[in-house]
Amino acid sequence: MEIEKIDDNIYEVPIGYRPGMRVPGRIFVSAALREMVEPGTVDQVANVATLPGIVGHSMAMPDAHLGYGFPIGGVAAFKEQGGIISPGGVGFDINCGVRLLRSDLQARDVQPLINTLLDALFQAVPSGLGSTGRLHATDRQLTESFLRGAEWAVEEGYGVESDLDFCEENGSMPGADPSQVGVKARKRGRPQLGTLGSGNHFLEIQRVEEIYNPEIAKRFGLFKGQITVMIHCGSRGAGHQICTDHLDVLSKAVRKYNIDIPDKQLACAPLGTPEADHYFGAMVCAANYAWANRHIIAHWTREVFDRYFPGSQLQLLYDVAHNVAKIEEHRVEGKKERLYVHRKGATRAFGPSRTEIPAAYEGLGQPVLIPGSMGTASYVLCGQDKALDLTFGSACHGSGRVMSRSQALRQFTGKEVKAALNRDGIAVRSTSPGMLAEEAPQVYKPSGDVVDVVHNLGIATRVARLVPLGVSKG
DNA sequence: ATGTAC
Repeated sequence: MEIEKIDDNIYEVPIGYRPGMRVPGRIFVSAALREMVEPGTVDQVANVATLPGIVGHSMAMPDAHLGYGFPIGGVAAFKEQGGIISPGGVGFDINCGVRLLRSDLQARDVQPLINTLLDALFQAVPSGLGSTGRLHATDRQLTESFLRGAEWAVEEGYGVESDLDFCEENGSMPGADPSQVGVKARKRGRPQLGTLGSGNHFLEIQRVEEIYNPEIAKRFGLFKGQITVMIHCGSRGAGHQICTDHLDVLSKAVRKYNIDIPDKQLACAPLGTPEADHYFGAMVCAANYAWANRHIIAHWTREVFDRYFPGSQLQLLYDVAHNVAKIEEHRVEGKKERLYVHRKGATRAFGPSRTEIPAAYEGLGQPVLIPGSMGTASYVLCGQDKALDLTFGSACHGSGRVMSRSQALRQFTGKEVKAALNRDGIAVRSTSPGMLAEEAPQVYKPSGDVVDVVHNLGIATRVARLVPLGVSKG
């Protein structure tokens, strides 16, 4: 059975596409991007549609690609009564997310110092595979980060109280249960608090290249030629281990509660069971850890900027989570209901009618931060109420890979990737040349095309485009 | 994404 175009940028996976689908699937792509969605990703959208208690549609954002069980770029919401929770719908890097700091500096004043600045940031913020921090958190501090996330980080002197207003969930999600975090996850997570990690995670110095919506840009504090800093990272080994450990528990729960799943990777538990509660409690720990992590990294970034540009300001514009399950109220068939919304490689994009958006952005909607791949533009958008009707208030999270890591390694070398970026005027620091090859700009879809879909659907409005000047990676 | 293997 074929998927069907039902509107511009909307394709439907009909209920008959595979047995057991409870709702149709929806893939939000342009005709051009449709060609880039592999058949396996469509199958995953259909698989998710078979899970108990799913409401609306099993959805894939324009940057969707194959993931563990659920597609990356997947959004699925489940009823509190009769629904499930699944680690595959959240991802291994729990609360991987993006934070944007806006400065009061002009690019022309920063450009001459870019290499010095980047060296200092590379040193101040530990990065790389298995990197450990400057922080040396104690066991007790680790628990506090699980329980209170960025709120705890502020108490420890990282960032300021007002930063919390500009984080999703104020940087601290309720419901953490540290007793459900195993010894191994704690052991991996403790030394990694305050580290960037590897892969597509980065810290980037950017310039505001274009303003699309002057009114919203002004309210977000953005202007052309401005320096911004974007931080993309998550919960490191802690979140990964929590996901691994609970997948094991939930695979057994699938048998225990007799859930019929078309793919073992969709391991899940019915909401209200101990297994579901335990995963949720542990997932919140990792989510809070990630907010603390980004808070600490932002603090060190501010220290470096203060060293080279004394008195300069780096204000937090916003911090979004793009790998998390959340309890949210949504209108389902005209009635308000509490749902477990899974966003995996998908960003929340709440519009002005939601109370969750920061008071400073009242009447606008939340900032939606879409990082580009290394060397390509990132975007700031503003969530719209239409997203509530179409996607439970969700948008894409990035550009999405078009080539595997191994394929990239066969095709590029780190040295040539770095040289090409330098030719484009982008400075790069990295702990591993191989990683630069795996993250070459060519292995990702063009982020602008993905953003166009979201903008044209009315899910989120384009506000500004940011281009990289210098990037620090694992 | 990730101590890329229990």
